[in-house]
Amino acid sequence: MDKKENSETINPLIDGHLHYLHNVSVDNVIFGYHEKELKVLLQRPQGMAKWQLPGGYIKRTETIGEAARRIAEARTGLTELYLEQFRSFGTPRRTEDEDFTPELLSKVSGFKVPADFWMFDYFVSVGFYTLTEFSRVKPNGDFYMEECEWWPVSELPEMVFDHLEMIKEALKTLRVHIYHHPIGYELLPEKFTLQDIHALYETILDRKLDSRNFTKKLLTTGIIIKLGEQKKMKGHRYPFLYMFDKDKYENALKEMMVLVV
Amino acid sequence: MDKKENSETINPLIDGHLHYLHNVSVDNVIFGYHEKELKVLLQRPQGMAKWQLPGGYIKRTETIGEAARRIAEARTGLTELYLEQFRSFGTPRRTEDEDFTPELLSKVSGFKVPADFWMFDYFVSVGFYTLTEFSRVKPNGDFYMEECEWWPVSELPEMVFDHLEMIKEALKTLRVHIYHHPIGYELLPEKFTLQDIHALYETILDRKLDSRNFTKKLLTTGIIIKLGEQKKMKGHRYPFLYMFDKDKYENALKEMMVLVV
DNA sequence: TCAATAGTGTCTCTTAGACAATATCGC
DNA sequence: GCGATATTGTCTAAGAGACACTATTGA
Repeated sequence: MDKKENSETINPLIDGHLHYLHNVSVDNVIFGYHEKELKVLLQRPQGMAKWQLPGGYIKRTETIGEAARRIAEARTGLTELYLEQFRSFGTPRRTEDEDFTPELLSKVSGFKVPADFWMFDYFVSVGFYTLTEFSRVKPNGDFYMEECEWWPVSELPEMVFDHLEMIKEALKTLRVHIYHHPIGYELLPEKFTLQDIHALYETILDRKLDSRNFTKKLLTTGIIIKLGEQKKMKGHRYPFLYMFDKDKYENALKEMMVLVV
Repeated sequence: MDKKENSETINPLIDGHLHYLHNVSVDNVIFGYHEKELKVLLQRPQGMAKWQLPGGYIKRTETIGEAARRIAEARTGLTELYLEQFRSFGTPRRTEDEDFTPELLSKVSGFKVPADFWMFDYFVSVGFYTLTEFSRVKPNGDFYMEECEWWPVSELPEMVFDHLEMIKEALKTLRVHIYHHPIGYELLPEKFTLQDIHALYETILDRKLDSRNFTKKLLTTGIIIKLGEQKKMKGHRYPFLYMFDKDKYENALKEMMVLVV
């Protein structure tokens, strides 16, 4: 446990209102990719039927980005996540939900939670998204979380509040993003095959990409470099390994280059 | 005064804490364009030397978008503004400023403002931007505003808090935006000349665009349509008038078309 | 006819996008 | 040799981008 974990001595139900900002929170859409599957990390609190995004409150001493990171790290165990803010959500009754009531909270926590408890107030939520290899992640719940799991983006469970809309919005942002940023850089191993990166893009964009044109584009822009090595596999020809060219990729960002067609 | 103006019976210094959300606010970057000039609408509160963005608090009964619109309408008098959220800003000490203190607020307002007044708390601000014809706008201040004026984006005055960063960020978003949205639609008169739209794009992007290629692109994509009419002007050939093709333009949005090169 | 601005056409070069045959591996 | 997957080249059409001359108007 590092120093950040001191924060966990705050019990939101007892002294949360003193340490956290009111009326504003963060929610993370944590995308996980692994072998042609795109998933989202969701949690289900004790006593609730619906799932939710890993989100939380902002401490008075931290930035919104730090809050998002703290929460994302707690759920994934990963410290190198690249979080990107995508939008804020603010509608007066957005957090009213039959699955989020004083009665339920009281029952689960053992504390007497009043109806006008600060948590039931109007909260504006700042949305962040990130993308990681989901095989590296062991989803961590906490005391209040009954489950914490990866869900395929194509088969999401029923969600509380406006969290489904948030996921859709984050996915839209990710898909626009992928045209201008070498997403794979954060996601693929240092050395990867053409099939790896090809499958990644096809999965995220949810459409077929011609492998000849895709390869051609990545190579002529110089974003990736072919290495001498090949990956040993069984039963067929060995694929070559590639890596990103960091300089070219920084440049691509600046010039608003379109990376995939 | 329409019904919305009832809200103005809230005096932020007296009962603001009851009607507004705490720890979260909105700020608007209102861009104004007119004859090759791009400006931003700024205000300077009484007793302060620095300028600020027209921003404010969010009522418990409105969405963040409605709050942004209410504030933008109050300053511009325009009701048809298209506001776009671009980013939220949240850093613990972002609103600490020598120009924003209890003493100063007390002096200006005549109320005794305590040091721990809610307004001095950590506020996360949701940033919106919009773009309008600035000749249509008569900047309106209010009781607390000593000045409310248009400033050229290239010569901004000293600004309070992180508002300069917000403007830069909004401008960056606008410039990316202009590649994928027919910005002029919100901004130019229904019928306009090629020079009008050409100058608009050059001004916003702050660079020269070859008029032949620019015209060609707009016409071959079909985004704009040439009308039979010409605009009567003195001393030289009459320019033709054009208008946007709404269908083509909706399509351009969907297909992520690049509108200007 | 002059001053001022409007309006256009051509050429080159790059690249998007469609398309399928050949090469290597283990067995 | 077979099954499986990897790798790669060509063609066409569209468009980006460079470039400068002619047309209209009022005075």
